Formats: sequence, C-alpha cells, structure tokens
Amino acid sequence: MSDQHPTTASTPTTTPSSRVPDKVSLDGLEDRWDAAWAEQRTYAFDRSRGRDEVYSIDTPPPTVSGSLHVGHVFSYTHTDVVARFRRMRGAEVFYPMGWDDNGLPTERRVQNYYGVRCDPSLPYEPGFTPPHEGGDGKSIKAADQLPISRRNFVELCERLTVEDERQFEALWRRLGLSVDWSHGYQTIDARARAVAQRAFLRNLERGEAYQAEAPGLWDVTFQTAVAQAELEARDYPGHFHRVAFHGTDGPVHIETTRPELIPACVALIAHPDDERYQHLFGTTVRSPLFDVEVPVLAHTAAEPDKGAGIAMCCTFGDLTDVQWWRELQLPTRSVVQRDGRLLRETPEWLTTEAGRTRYAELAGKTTFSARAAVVDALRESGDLDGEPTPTQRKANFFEKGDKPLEIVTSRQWYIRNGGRDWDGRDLRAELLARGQELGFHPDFMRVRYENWVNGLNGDWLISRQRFFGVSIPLWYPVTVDGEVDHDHPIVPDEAMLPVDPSSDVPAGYTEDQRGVPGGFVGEADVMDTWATSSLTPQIAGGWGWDDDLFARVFPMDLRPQGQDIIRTWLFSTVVRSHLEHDSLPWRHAAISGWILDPDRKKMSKSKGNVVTPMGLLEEHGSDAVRYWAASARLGTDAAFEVGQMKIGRRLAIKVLNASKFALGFGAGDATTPDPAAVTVVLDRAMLAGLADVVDRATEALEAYDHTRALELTETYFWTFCDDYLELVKDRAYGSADAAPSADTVSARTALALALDTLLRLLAPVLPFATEEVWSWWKEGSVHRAPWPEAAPLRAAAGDADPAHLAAAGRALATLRKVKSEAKVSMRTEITSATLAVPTALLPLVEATAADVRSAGRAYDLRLEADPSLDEGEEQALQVRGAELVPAEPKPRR
RNA sequence: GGGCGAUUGGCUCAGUGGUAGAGCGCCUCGUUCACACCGAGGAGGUCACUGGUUCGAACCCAGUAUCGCCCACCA
Repeated sequence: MSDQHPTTASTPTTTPSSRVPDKVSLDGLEDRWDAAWAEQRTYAFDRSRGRDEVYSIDTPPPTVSGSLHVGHVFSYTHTDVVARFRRMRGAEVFYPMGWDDNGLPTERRVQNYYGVRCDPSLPYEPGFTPPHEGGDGKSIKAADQLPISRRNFVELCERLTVEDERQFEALWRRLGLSVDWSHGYQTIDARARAVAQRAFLRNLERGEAYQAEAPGLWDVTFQTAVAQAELEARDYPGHFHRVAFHGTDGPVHIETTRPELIPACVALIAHPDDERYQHLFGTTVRSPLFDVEVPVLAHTAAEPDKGAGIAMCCTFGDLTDVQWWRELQLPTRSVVQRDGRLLRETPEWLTTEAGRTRYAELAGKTTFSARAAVVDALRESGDLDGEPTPTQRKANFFEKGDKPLEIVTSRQWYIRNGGRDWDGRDLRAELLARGQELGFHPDFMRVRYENWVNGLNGDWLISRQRFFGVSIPLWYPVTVDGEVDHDHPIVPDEAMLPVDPSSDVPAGYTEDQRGVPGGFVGEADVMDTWATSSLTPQIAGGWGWDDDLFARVFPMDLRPQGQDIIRTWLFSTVVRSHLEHDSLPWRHAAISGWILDPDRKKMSKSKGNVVTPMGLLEEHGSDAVRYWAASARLGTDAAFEVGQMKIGRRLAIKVLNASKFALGFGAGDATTPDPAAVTVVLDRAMLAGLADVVDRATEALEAYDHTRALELTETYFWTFCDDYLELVKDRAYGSADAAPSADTVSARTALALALDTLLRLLAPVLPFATEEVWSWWKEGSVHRAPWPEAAPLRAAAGDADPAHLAAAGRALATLRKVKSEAKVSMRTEITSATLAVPTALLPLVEATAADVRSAGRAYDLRLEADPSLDEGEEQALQVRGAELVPAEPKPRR
C-alpha cells in the first residue's frame, strides 16, 4: 500500500506510519490490551501522592453470589468513564474493586451448592468435606442438609465466593474497567470484618450503638429480624372479616384481615372524636371464641373511616398496634412465634375453659391455617357477621422473603440513625445537612435521600440471627445463677479484631467457662450486611490497618451507585462516616438509572429477558457496549438497545479506519507536530472548532455529564471524517514527485493534532480502539496521556473561524447532492458549474475553494454570490449549469 | 394519599425563551485505491393536553392525562 502515499515510501521502516496495519479490526483488542495494561500496570495507584492529588472512588462491591447483569455493565461503565477522565486530567485515581460476599445470598447458595446447613452449636471439624460439590442450584430440603459448625460453614462460603469472584473480575477486565486490581477486598475478609467490628465498638463506646428488647419486624422464613430499609411493601390478597366482640349492651363489630390474632387482642381502639363509640370508651368487651376481657380505648391513630372505625389491637399485628401498645401501656399477649406458628402452649391469659379449648386447636398451627380454623369457629359460633370479603392490601415483606413479616419481641442491636430521639441531639437534622453537602448527580436524587431520612421511624436495626456475616464482637457474662447478663457486654480489645465470639474467648476467661454459671457466652448474632457495606470507604481505604493510605484517599471523591439503594447503602454510609469521622464519606454521588426492556419494564430475570454481559461483550465488542452505556445520562433510565451498541461499534471501527487513513498520509511521522506549520485557513478552522469541542467536553465531564461530552466529541469526529478528511485528502497526499508543499505539511500537521486530540477525547468511552490507534504512532498509553487542552489548538488555529469548515462542508454537500440526484458516482467529475452562494457565505467558501473543488472533483467550479439566497431560511447553496462527465454505461446484473 | 422523574418524527434520545435536531429505521442512489461492520442524498414531527406569562414558549407558571419509580397506607 505504500505506493499510495509516496512521501512515506521513502522514509525508514521504523516511522510510525509503518506501524499502521494494512487491515484494521476490533477483534481481539480486549484481550490484547487488557493483558498489556496489566503488564504495564497502567492503572496502578501511586500511593505516594497526597490527598489533594488523588481522586478516589468508592466503587460498589457487586454481590458475587448473584450474577452480573446488563445493569451492572451499564453503571460500572459510567464510573469507569469518570475514572479515566480524572486520570487523564492529572489526578492519581484510587479505583479499587470489592466483592460483596457477605450475607444471606451467599448463605443460601452455599446450602444448595454443598448440601449443608449451619448449626452454631456444633464443633469445628478440620478437613471437613461437604456431602455435595457443585449442587445443581436447586433447593435442597433443610432435612437433607448436613448440619455443620459455623466455622466450617464460613469456610465453604469463602471457598465458593473465590470462584465467583474470579469470573466477575474476568468480566470487568473484558469490559475495560481501569481498576487497580491490587486493591481488592471482600466484605467478608478479615480486614473488612475487623473494620466493621471496630466501627461497631466505637459506636458502642460513644453510645451510638445500643441494644433493646422490643417488638420488631421478623421474617419467619429466615427467622431473623429485619430493618426498615429491607422492607418491601407488596400487594397481598386477604379478606375482611366482620367480627363481633361481646359488650354488655350487645355486640361490637370490628373488621380484621387477621382473625387468627383474636387470642392476642389486648384492646379495641377508636378515635376519641368518633361519636359512634363514645359510650363504649372506658368499658370492656369480651373477645369472641376466647372470651378474654379487653378495654375499649380512644387513640387518635384510629381512623374512623377505616373498616368499622374501631380496631382490634393485638400484640402484634402491625406497627400501629406497636404504637398503641407502647403509648397506652397495654399488656403483651403474643401468640405468633419466631417460626411463624402459634404458641404451642395455651397462654395463661386465656382463662375460660371454652377459650382454652378453642386455643388448643390452634396451637402450633401456622398463621395461615390458624386463620382458616378461626374463621370456621367464628362462623360456627355466630360471631362472624356475613362472609369474609376479599381485599388487596399492602403487606410488609423482607425483600428476600416470600411471607409477610410478623412482629415479634426480641433483643436486638441498633445504631442511631436519626430515626429516634437521642438525648437532645438532633441527628436527623445533622444527616439532612450532610445530604445538602453531598453533590448528587443528578441533583434531584437528593430528594430521595431527604424523603428517606424524614420518613425514618426508628433507629437502624443491625443484628441478624444468621450465620455467614460479621459477628457482633461481644460476649456477655453469665451470672452465678446461670442468667446471661446482657447489660454488661464484654468488649474485645481492638487489636484482637476480627473476633468470632462463638469460638474466640474474651480476655480473662477460658474456653471451659463458655455457657456455664459464672462464665460467659458469645453473642450469637451477626451484623446486617449493610453494617459492613456502609463502611466500604473505610475498608477500601485501609482504615485501622493502613492509616497512611486512608489519609490519602478519605473522604473519597465519588460514590457511584444505583438510585434504588440511596435509602440503604448511600444513607447508611453517610451515617457511619458522620458518626465516626464527622464528615461525609465522599463529596459526590453519581446515580445511575435502570436498564429497561424495550417495553419499558425494568429488566428482570423472571421475565426471561436477561442477556449475559459476557455474551454481550463478545457479540458487540466492549467499546460498543461501553458506548451504549455512556450514551445514557446519570439518573436516567435507559432502554436496553442493541442498536445503540451497533452505533458504538461503528464509531470504534471508524476511529480505526479514519486514523489509519490520516496516518497513511504521514500525518503521524513528525514526533512533535509544529503548530506553526498549520497555515491553510481550512486546517486552522478545523482546529478552532476542535478547540471549542475540547472546552465544552471538558466542562461537561467536570460536571459529571459524560453523555454531553461524548455527544460533542462524536459529532465533531464525524464532521472531521465526512467533511474535513474528504476536503483535505488530495492536499494531504501531496505530490508523488516533489517534496511536500507548505499546504501539504499544513494538512498533515493539522491531521496529527486533530487525531491526537480526538483519540484522547474518546479514550474514556472507547478505551480499546483508541489505545490501539495510539500504539500505532505514540509511545505509552493513551490512558495515561494528559487530557487535551484547547489552548495549543487555538494557538495553531490563530484567528480562523470554525465557520470556514462548516461553509466548505456545505459547499461539498451541495456538489454531492448534484451527483446524487444525477445518480452518478461521487467520483464523477463536474466539468463545469457555478456554485451560487448566499452573500455572507461567499468569503468563507472562497477561502476554502481549492479544497472544495478538489474534494468535489469540480476543478473549474465558479463561485458567485446570489443575494436571492440570502432570504431563504436555509441559506441554501445551489449548483447551476452543472455538466458532469457522462457516466459509464453500467453493466446490468 | 405524599414525592421524584418522564411524555419531542416509526424507534432510541438531544435540545431549558428567539424560525424543530441527531442516530437508527425507511426511500433513492452510489461505491470496493481508509471504511459493505461503507458512502452520498432524501422523505418524515401542530414537541401529551388545557389555560396563563411574554413581542415571542418544546423550554417558564398553573392545572389535567398517561407511564415509571420512591415513600406512606396491614382495622
């Protein structure tokens, strides 16, 4: 091919242009460059840099027991674009990746994969081999699962997650995330456990963590307490039952969806202003079937227009019951146990023979079968007024559970989060102020934070009755009477962390004192997964074990995440940082939107429409998929659209081909292009326009608006290819015989400057294609090259107006249109024609006429101003009297 | 019930006060000496609706409708 660009044919074979391949392709770029970046440590974090030189990112650690989906690829690409931009802008980017392998999903997966379950009462068995390896993913019945110790169970969790994490890393590398893989962490690893325990102990010391025995939301399937943030309200079918309580003056009807709780009834409650019930306040009624005497009370939380206007208050049917129970000092008569079944013993508050007999029939039943039994009994006794009427109600569910939550009383640990009063300190206001301080992108996402904080109705429940998690690092003394003294927890020294209270022994005790009078017991509960996840800036930054690093990266610059976890992850992280460091955990939060199906529904596995990310990357190429992701603004839901990936692929291929073309002129041969060599007005106009693009794209990226930057750059790149390259190619080729003229050198120099700039502008979105081109003619990685600046381009452009390029482009398009309408090839020569130009445009076209004539193959084109064209809205140019070389007769197929 | 966002050509989306834009798709044509994973040209929209402010509204204000999401709602 070298005979097509003679000026480079005579140059030595080591010139950059000779490094351009004959045939370019995107295939294989991902593997090749991923390996090269790893080998050259292109994205390694230089920890000698100070905090003011660092840009640190608190990357969301994906849940490894799940699978990555298209939404992850989407949002992680947004983060990577920011990381690459900041790195090129000169910041030392701290961009670690963690894995969230803590918590229930992993536990469940291990149970099914290995056929085991955790029984914390069992001793550790060294060298344990699980009964199954690589279960088929289907649920194994609890009865068929082998019980093993907590430590064995945790070991299996760790074994399984290592394999998952390997696959996740492979995907991220393929996607081109510029992560420094030497700074990884797992939310269950020893350092993360130590950080989580240390932070908890400090919360405890400052009075921010406390325990309380209280009614709370409880999942009967997982048998664990659940926090407000983990709730999900779902539609749940039920029935209204109109039930008669027995008053002295006749029946009092209430309506309930949960008749099985009648034995737990402690009062009937109506609004104090409700005329219908005035005469009953202060009296008592007797419950149907169980014949328990309960008072009729007034409380403003009762709503006259709901149901019968008078409610049955049970311990506990819902959160309003809890409120009444607390504020009206009602007795506790719980019948629902932690396993979701009714008490097996007949409660002592059922005193009549008939009532006790009725209850015995319900004892041990699930709430569902107890309800059916109660309804039958009510119907039989005549206390059911009419038949139950179906209703759709909302019930609270644990987000991972499938049965409605019950409310049971238990001892739990809490961290203050502003949801409850705290000794005159207004933590809620402090956290709202932090929300104001944080830069949300887009800004309106702050409202979700504020809504959540304002809607909190309790402190953060962090204890969970599970096994695979970070232990609450406490023991309790056992009195000589054998009672566990929860009020005086035994605290480990921070140097001991992490500890497992079920196998480690507190200072001053020996293992044989475990569980015996005068000895100790370990806290059995683990912390909520968010109690660890809320500390990712501290975990990734090395808080407590690498404080030098921590000082260089904290508070971090950016938290990227989804809008769905503002109330959980973002908020809880702000809480921990505020309490521990009296600061925000990061300055900015970049919130990505959802990926939606073409039919505008959120993509979900159940719909069977999930595309595997790796398959997507393999099919379209990583740059193409990144382009699709980067085309969507932060906070905006985006359609899953293969078409957009194809456009991205086309752009990446165009980058390769246009670069190859420009470099083929010898544009890249000069080590340092001399801006002073750019003398032709068209070349200078192109650079002037590019300088504007650099300014505007930079401004957009600084404002976390990557789509705007991409759009600006992409649009200019296509103008560069379609118009500028076409206009200058004859001039850039130069003459085969002579040394390059000044005009030729001008074109080549401008091409070099433009290509250099455009590659750097596109590098954050298309890291593979741009790196490939960069390697043809530059040293080092484009991803470590400085972000382009407008000033050098303006210096080369002088006072040239970008309008020159626009005018020349329009003149060329007008000539093309003539050929298109004449249905001839674009290569057809226009032997004679006049181009009529609006008056204002004439000087611009004249100044670029040589390139226009050349590119349009209209070597004798005459130019004239035509004032009549000035009037039109389009300011259209017109070709008049065109004579074309007759087209060759086309052979019919 | 409260809140947030969206509604622009067939599709996906830009455009935040000054005469409607892009890409895809479509139509017509061309082309293989950067690029068939191609190029050129063209058609196509009363900017959801109703009022208002303004010389002028896709854009600002008020209201309505539809869609999505968050929160509250278990009698």
